[in-house]
Amino acid sequence: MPIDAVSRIRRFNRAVTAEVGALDTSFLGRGRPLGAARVLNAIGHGRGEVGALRDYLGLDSGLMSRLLRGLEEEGLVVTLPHPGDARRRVAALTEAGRREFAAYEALSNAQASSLVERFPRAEELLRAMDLVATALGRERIAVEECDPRSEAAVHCLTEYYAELGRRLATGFDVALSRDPEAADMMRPRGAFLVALSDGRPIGCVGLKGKGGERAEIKRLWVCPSARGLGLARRLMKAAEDAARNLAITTLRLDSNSALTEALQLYRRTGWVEIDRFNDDPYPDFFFEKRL
Amino acid sequence: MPIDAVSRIRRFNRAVTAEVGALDTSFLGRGRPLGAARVLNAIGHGRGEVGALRDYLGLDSGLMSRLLRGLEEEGLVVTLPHPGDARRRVAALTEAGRREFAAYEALSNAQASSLVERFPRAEELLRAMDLVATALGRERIAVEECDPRSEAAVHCLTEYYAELGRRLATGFDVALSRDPEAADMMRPRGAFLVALSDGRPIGCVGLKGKGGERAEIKRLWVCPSARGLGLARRLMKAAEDAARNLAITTLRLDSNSALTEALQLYRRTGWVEIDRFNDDPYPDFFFEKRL
DNA sequence: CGGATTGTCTGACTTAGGTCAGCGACATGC
DNA sequence: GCATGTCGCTGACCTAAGTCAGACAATCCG
Repeated sequence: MPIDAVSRIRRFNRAVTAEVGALDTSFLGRGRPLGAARVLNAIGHGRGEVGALRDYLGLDSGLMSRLLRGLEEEGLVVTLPHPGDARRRVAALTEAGRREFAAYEALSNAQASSLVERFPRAEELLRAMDLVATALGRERIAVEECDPRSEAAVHCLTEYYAELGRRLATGFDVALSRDPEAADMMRPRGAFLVALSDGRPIGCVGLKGKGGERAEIKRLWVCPSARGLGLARRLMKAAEDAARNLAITTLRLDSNSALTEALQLYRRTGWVEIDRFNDDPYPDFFFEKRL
Repeated sequence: MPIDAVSRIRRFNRAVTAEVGALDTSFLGRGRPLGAARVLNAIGHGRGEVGALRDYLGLDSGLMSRLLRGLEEEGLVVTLPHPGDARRRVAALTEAGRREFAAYEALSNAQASSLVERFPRAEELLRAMDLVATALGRERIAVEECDPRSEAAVHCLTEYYAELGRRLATGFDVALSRDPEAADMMRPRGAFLVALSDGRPIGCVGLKGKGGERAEIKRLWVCPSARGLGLARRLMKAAEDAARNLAITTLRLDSNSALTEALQLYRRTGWVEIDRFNDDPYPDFFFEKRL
């Protein structure tokens, strides 16, 4: 490791520590200790169960309990017994709690906005931040099954189509491609998987089934800032696992010779080239894999 | 501000908070509270005077004193009276303190290395981190008045002349240009301003006066890595403020048509083109601004 | 010289954050 | 139905961090 790289990273650390510190102190601006503010925000972001809260925030159960009690006394939170297990408790925001949460969200958003607004090369900066966040959050990328019509999935698909348009010599027209029914990419026929880094969708893949033993892999996409991290491979593996889980034995996919990284990945992970199996105008490579 | 940009920044914040947290706890790995570790590191980085330490770390004088006492008891630090002013004290590392400081440095470096090593696209990541650090550190760029013969000023001027040499079709020969006397760019006749990022000079501008109501702007330069951040504009504004402060009412400057960004800046900030007012061989554009 | 100011230190106090043992209510497996 | 484990809560306790008033010595300025 060249010493120069170390000094660059340490400069980054210093810059970022100052910025994060500023965010923390802005949270303190609402007259509540940071711990309580973090709990309030976690609940606002949908983490209701006390156990889940503890894990997420890395707090001791006693401390967690006290913080919740404090928020309850402020009238921001109520805790109710868990419907299925009366030992557990679930915290929820009251009306006042929702207002307070919204105020914190507004603070966060304003801080984020001001950062970009006061920097002239905003898009460049955002791309750099994406890359750094992905690199730092690499161990925390989650692959999850979701509805292909969900917001996260639609985001990925939009990016995917846009990229095809740029990369295929012929351009790409969504209307001309066989757009699978959402139901074909959901249980029980198939599945749709997104990769989430801290909740932000950064990749996807679809498993399109018809109910039989054969299914197709569709819409494999990884966002540019997350490439080179083995995420495509991980998504493909997750899709294969989902296929096995659905008792599917043969997978197929079509692709285009312009997508060289994808073709390389398929060849390296046990896919074999086969004859054309559809008359879609865009693909010119066809693969199969037996599970 | 599109909501998407906000979510990207907030994702970055979360990723970086986790990483910074990991850095903090690694500092705790040496059995010393974070505050004491920070003081030790600041001293190791050459900040000896107690007052300077307090400012840098943002600590109360009582707390600072106690932390120093603790480090003294551990045998890592000695504090001596300041040679010129016996009220002040200067802290220095003992041999054991230097060893401990080296251990902290090694931890920081290892953490930085591991980040890059576990990410396949290292150079790209480093560039992204540089950009983010520059963007975040923008507010911490200080514009200060200094002697035009000081080290920082000379560094900037050397870079400035080198760049003129590259950009002017005719080349540039320092000897042929009217090199103003240092005294013309110092109080009470004028001023010389440098921009410092983390103590490193990254830009400059000179205000050259003769004692009357008219002065000239000279030597506006911004280092390439800091361009696009509005630093030139900020330097010019600081120079104008200094001029007003010196009761100067009319500013002039000469420039060259090869320096397009500079010409654009002048036109946008209230400068008007005037006739040639000197016979210097390099400039071919002349501007004036009334304050 | 004498009063004001500066720089540091000390003691008393507060708050935030965190740990730990044990309790009571509930759940689970045999 | 009982032993065992799980979940959250409580009280007692601890450390780190920070605040504040005042003490004390050195310095500065008129």
